[in-house]
Amino acid sequence: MSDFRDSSEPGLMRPDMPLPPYFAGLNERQREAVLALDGPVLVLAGAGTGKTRVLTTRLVHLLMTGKARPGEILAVTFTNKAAAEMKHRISDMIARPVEGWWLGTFHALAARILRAHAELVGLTPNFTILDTDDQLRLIKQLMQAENIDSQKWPARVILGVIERWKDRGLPPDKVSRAEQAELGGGRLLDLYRDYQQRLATLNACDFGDLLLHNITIFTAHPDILSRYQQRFRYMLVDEYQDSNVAQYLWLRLLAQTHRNLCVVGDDDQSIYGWRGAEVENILKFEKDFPGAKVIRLEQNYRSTPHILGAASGLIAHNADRHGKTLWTDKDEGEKVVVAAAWDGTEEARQIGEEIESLQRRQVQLGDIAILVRAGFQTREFEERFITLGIPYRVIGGPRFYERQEIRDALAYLRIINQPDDALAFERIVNVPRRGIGDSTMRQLNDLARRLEVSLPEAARRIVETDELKPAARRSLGTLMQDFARWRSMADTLPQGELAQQVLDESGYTAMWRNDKSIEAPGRLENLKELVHAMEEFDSLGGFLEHVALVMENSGGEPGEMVTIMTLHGAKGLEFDIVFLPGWEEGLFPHQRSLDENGMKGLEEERRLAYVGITRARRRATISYAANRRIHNQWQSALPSRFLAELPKEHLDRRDTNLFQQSRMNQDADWQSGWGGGWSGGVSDPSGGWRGRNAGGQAGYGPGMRRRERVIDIEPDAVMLVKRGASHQAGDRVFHQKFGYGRVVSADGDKLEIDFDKAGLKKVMAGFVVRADRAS
DNA sequence: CTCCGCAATATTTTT
DNA sequence: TATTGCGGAG
Repeated sequence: MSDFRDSSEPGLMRPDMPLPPYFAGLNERQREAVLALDGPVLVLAGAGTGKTRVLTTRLVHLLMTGKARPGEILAVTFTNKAAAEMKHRISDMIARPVEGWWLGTFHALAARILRAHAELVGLTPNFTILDTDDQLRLIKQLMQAENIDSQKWPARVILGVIERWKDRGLPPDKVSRAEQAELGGGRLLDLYRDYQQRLATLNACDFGDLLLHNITIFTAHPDILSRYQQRFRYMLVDEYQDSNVAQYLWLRLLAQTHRNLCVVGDDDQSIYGWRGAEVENILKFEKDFPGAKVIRLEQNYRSTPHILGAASGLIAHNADRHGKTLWTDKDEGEKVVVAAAWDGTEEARQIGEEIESLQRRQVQLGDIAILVRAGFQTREFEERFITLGIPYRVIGGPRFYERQEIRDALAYLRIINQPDDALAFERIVNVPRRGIGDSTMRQLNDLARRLEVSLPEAARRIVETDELKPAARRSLGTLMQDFARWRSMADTLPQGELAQQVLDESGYTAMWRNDKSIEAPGRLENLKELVHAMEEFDSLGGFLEHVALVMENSGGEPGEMVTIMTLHGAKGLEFDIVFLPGWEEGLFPHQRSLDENGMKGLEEERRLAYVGITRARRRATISYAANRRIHNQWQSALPSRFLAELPKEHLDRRDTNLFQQSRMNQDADWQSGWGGGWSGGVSDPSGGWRGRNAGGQAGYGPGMRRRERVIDIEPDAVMLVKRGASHQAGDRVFHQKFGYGRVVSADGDKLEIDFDKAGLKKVMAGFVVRADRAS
């Protein structure tokens, strides 16, 4: 069997031979997915079905059977993390480093190809890859030049539209006039054209261009395309549901010759439509690649039947899907808990208490996650956890290389690497303050345009003249000399030392050292880390490419803390215990998603909910709050429609007291206000909770457009719920943690209960049910 | 050129 | 509530 390690001898695998050892532990479907090497293959891999294992085994199998050498396999992922993980697993399996592979993200692979043929699209091989800051700055400049109101059309929005075009593989001349609509006063297309023009003169491109330029080159130069087509005998794509049209076109071009394209993904987990991903890619794969073999991985190794049942029932409400039936041989487990709270603060309190109780039951904090829809939700949990002393970590926020100080430092390095990098120059020419402001820059820009040279080149020339005021001239002159000097050291000095010297001599380090804000020390720390990271690279160019495309968040070890993050961030992860707070209309599904994308938006939100539930191995707790403060405005909230879509046999509803109260308060007046949406009737506990918002405005319906949804709570609305607190002194109640007890006093939702076993406790009404209904 | 104060605005995020 | 961007004053 050890012979399978030898990839240099093709034909080792024969049909009659037993499967090599790396097949051990794979189920029937997984084996099938590994064995189907030739021709187009679509692997529909549901959540937790061992996708990565299949992927890596498949790659190893290709090698071991001698069907392809490492350099002949193209393996594409979406994130660097996924690429690293795959490399790691493969090298473990083949017991040697993963070298010479074409394994990486779409962008990294496309960049590699583009560097080899840059001149064909008017770039040089050392072109710069812009970050978002650069892009925005550029757009703003162009808008100013075109006199487009940047108040009415924020540069972010403009850039967004351009990026979506690029995601669809559309260069400016392929965008129809009609598509730009009124955007940017109807001049957006011109702006796009200008933008591309500017990028070319800057010898730069953005992320979208990496793919777009590839496609341009492939289309215009069949000989080059053919070379890559020949080379990549086998292609593999992970998370195919996240691919956009440009990526699809790129793949299709490359796969044309051998047609050995295997895509792996889950249409139910497509949650990035808003940044250009097309679920359609995975939905129409069989049409695009006739004869494609479709393999479904449906055995789930992660979650309990109740969790899977709840998730499956929910996602069944989506129309366009391949459809899968996830199953598991695990024991039933706990039902998915649904809880309610009066407001977001109480929700955080409840979850905090629950976590403390789990902690007492020896659950590791690292096995617990709170998955939120939007970033602002993390705050309430953080505050609560700080007071409770629960260790936590928030995943997300700005990444290392997106931090201001890192971008500044990189800008210095970029100019050294590429003397004409105008965007980098602009970024730091006056950072730290050098007395080079708007008027000086205007002069520089004028000169650059007149002489048709780059901005830095204009700077180099203007300091030789008397055009600038003496102060500015001296200051700029020194800077330009410094650049030249640093550049001359670049070849001899190790990267790290060079960076350190640049930062010190430019006054950048000093700038932060003199800054007395609380972030300053952290920023200096980050700069140190950057310098340190550079030491591993042998060329400045190599390092900059790494930063632009591959650099990972230097996230610390998980450790023993609760993880708080967005649902998007949680894709691909799993936890024993998952809390899913904020399941309220408007927040989840997010109103904006509904407003902007209607039914499609709703379905994507539903997939997001599906992703959330399926992250849980043992327990999932969904909760909602009746009121939430968003941007300092109180909004009354209705429970998310998704709650009503969860099959009740998989639920443990502990929000019934709220339901009850709404029933107590129902009357014809506010029932009439808002119909459709709920499947169940008001009196059906599984149908969800009906309520009304205080203004008496309509709720929602599938086709609802934006209406009044920010409604100030009025006193009677408060009363509506308070009055409804269904527990009063004397009630017999049951509590999941404390067991049976009798209510001593009730103050709204806060109950004091004398438990038979646990004694006197203060608990939230949302956590207890009437004892007579408990069993 | 820099600084200060007012005003608008606020999902999701990878490369 | 917190941040950020822009315009005016010094």
